[in-house]
Amino acid sequence: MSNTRFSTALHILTLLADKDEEWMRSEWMAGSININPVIVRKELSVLNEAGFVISRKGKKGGFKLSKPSSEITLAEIYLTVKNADVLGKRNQNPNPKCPIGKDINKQLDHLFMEIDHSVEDKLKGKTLKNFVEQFH
Amino acid sequence: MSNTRFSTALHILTLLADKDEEWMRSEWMAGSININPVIVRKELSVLNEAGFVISRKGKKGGFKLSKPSSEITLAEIYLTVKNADVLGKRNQNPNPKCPIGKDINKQLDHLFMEIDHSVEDKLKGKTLKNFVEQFH
DNA sequence: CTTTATGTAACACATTCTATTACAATTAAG
DNA sequence: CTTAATTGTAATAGAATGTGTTACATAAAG
Repeated sequence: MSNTRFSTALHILTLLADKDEEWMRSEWMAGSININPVIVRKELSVLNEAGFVISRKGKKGGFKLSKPSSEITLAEIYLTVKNADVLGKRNQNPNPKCPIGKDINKQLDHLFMEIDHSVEDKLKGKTLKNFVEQFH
Repeated sequence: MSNTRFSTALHILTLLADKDEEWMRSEWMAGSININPVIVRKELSVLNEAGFVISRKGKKGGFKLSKPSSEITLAEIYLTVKNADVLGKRNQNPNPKCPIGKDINKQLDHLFMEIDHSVEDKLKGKTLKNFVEQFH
């Protein structure tokens, strides 16, 4: 991952978890993260589809968590924004006539999957609530 | 990581470990990976600086491992090509006037480091030799 | 001295990421 | 029922990163 999506999503959810009950505006969150509001809304749209937040349109609109922060793990957040494996991409067309090239991607798949799962397991042990508590 | 550097480096080192003793040409390796030879040489240059390979110039030149494949761990390879944290980048200027924005990057640093270390630990348990053996 | 390699700079092209503009749709409130 | 405030999203631009290519200097073999 060489993007900021996990950091942004976690920042958003931390703000929502911290200010429970109230509807929070994307513009406000953008001010806290210091990025463009449209990017925040795009990520909120993804977080909404993933079931973490609910939104309300129009005046007095905004966003809230859809469930307690204790029921959201960092693993779930990671998986919704993840778009690359930990060890990166494979080369697309290794040479099938080479004994190594022939099998390399099968072996890499195996390795990459094992590493990805270990990261997910580690993140499963951490809830959004745990993370937010560190700020107090 | 959304690049192919780890895959490329591991492919290169696997070829060298598999065909021990002989000097292998970058052009040949490029043929196995099916990428441009210059990219292979650039990566070999990095692997050379990191102490994994030695090179010989001129006619009959090429590359060899500088030490037994049993003495190279996937963790070491990962660390030499890694250029981003597992969980990605942080946002650069979160708002210091916001209680969350103020501390978010310190908390993220903590989390990101923990996750990165867990990946490295997992990779420390795997040698290049182990990896290459899977092809036979 | 010719051939075959590595080493690397410079540039070109491709992909991915982030920011911005614009505006439709929705809701609250006077 | 009109206005202001807000989400939702498309379209585009701009920035950053990643990959490929050309060119050529340097080195070694024979």
